[in-house]
Amino acid sequence: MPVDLSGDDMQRINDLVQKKQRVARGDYLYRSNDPFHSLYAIRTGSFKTQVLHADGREQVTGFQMTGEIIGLDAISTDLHSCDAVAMEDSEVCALPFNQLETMSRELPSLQRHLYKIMSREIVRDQGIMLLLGSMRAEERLAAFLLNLSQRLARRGFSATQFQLRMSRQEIGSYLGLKLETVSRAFSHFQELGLINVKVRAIEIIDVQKLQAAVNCSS
Amino acid sequence: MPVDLSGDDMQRINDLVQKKQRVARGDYLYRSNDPFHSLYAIRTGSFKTQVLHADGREQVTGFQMTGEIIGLDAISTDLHSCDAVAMEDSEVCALPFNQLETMSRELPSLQRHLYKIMSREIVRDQGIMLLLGSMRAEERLAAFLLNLSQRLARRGFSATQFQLRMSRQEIGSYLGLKLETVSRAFSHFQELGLINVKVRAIEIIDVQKLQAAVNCSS
DNA sequence: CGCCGGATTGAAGGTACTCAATCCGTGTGG
DNA sequence: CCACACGGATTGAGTACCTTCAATCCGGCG
Repeated sequence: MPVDLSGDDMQRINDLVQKKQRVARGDYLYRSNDPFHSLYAIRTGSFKTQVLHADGREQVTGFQMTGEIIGLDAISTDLHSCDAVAMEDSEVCALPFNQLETMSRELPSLQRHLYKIMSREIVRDQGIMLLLGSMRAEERLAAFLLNLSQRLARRGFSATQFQLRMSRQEIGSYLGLKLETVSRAFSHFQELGLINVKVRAIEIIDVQKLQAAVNCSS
Repeated sequence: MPVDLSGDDMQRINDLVQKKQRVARGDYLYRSNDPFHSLYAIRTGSFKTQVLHADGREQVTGFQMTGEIIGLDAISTDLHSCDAVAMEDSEVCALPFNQLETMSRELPSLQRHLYKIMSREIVRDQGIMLLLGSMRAEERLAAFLLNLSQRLARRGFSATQFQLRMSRQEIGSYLGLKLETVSRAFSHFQELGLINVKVRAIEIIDVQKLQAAVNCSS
């Protein structure tokens, strides 16, 4: 997952920040092939990133929330390789990358932080590959819900009650499933008493069993 | 894909290299949870990287060949997050990461190179997510073969004739398919006259149609 | 109130999986 | 040198899971 900033580094990055930037729900922060200038720290709100295939198919590659950094994919070619779309009205800080590069030579902790953030993104992606490559539908959804829960908890929100910012369609795209399959999996988990679902309002009732469902969706 | 080294940076990294290290076919270069010291540049041979799930399922996350760098995932936690296994007798150079970090403060080009390598790995992973999340079996295999072909060509090998280093099982794991499905897809491509397959010896006959198969496996 | 988009639910169909038999190439032992 | 055993690959038949197509529901908004 694009990674939380904290402590000293965050302070220093704050100094670097030029302007806070608003992005309305549905707007693109950047698009695939846009020229690369900055990474973005999400201050409030949330985004999805997606890649588009030649024939129009799209794949959501991640959901990002407050405190996470997006845009790392663009460093390699100086072009963004995916779209970033705000899932709600959001605020970001642009972090001009060439300034980050310069600063990171003088601030070893910043340099290390950047390496770690990028590495964590790689590890996150490995996890998604595992999910997409070897889990069944309900296992994927369970893993998704638990991941969301953990990230919200780390931010001080409830780990058991939250509002989904994304549609069934978007969840499906992220999990490699069709929206109907996602919907059915939600309904099934509710039948089993693992969660309460009221459209986008989720309550996790039995974390244990949900974790068990990741390993073997029975 | 872990990215090719070239030019100046490779020179400088060469100076840093302590020792060439041999890894026999089937041996682990590192395992998940091993402590992290070094990145590895593959000098000869090829590797697969895989993550293991609690319940024993495994997912191949990549096939790496000469000139590519592996181990980037370990930076985030100082523990390797996957296994790296030699697919043939291979040689690697260990690149102690703390030395890389230090050097990269003095050599902006090295620093930039490291950022780019990591970013390219992130982009590569996005591509695999797209593949796993939204392609059918034969589309995945076609994409796999074309990717392999390109990478071999860039290294000066034939783009149309090559030996697979990995089993059907491993290809299947990488592509999120069962080995039988991989085998059937190979056979079907041969029937269609797109490729010649003799077990692990591959000849690509019609690149165009193979590319078309990525978009719409007919 | 009635429309609209997103979500749910049902039924039918298809793709990939599972299980199983066979093939084939390589390496080993008689 | 040939026979056989072994592992990986191929092929077939039946099945399961997810998708597709379609109808319905539900909440928000004009």
